[in-house]
Amino acid sequence: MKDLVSRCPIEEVMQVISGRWPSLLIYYLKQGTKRFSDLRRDNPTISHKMLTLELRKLEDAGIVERSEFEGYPLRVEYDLTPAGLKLVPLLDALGSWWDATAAGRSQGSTLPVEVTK
Amino acid sequence: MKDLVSRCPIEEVMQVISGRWPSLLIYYLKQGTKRFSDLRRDNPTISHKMLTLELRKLEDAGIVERSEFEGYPLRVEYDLTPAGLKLVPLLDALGSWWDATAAGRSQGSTLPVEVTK
DNA sequence: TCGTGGTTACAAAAAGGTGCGTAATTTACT
DNA sequence: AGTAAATTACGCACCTTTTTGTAACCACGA
Repeated sequence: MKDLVSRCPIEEVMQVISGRWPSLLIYYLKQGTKRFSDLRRDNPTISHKMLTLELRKLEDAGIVERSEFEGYPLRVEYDLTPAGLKLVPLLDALGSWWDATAAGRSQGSTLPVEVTK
Repeated sequence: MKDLVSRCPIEEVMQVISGRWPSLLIYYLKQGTKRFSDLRRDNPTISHKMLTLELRKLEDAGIVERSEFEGYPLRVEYDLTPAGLKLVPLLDALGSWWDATAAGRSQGSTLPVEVTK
């Protein structure tokens, strides 16, 4: 994995929230504190490996906070940080944008736009 | 290549704007009309193949419009659609969010914040 | 021959899945 | 009482799948 640190903040956010899982995990975490096994139940198709990797990434990005409690069975809780909470409406805005532009996209095939000079 | 069409709009947008290139391409396209070769110059590290694939994806998503002009050396122009233009401020907001939360992130492991004697 | 905007086939790289091991304690069974 | 199994949140090794890069090819006309 290349830690290509770009000068562009948008590129950097994208490195974190890109992919299938981040938005889903944020979605479930905004419902409140979740444990590892909760998140696996919320999203049955993620593997435990992926879940740990993604959570670690979100943690490093300051979106998610991980709290480990002593004792056995080991208990770990995940929450959105204040920064993570502020991210939520931005993702929602993307979702709304997608819905709002659905009309232009709904009918699959390309319309014959022949722009001739 | 599973076209796992989800019920969640955020998941769907993410399938389109995720990855290294979409945000960059949108960034350059918001500067105005670009040709294929312009975009390759703007972003020298994208491969020929990736550029065509990503442009196609953005086109299918209704973010980018492709205009083909007949003639000599074939000329093709790319522009943001109105929907694509509306997406720009949302991406910018993500960038601002990233910058605003920069403080909470560890900036560089080289910083010896707490030295234990 | 070069440059344009593509496509295709093959190879390399990255991402992701599977299953095993780990901890200390409780419960379940013999 | 002794043993076994389950529990939680992972790490690690191995293997498969997906993505991306590389290079070659195509068409056309200057």
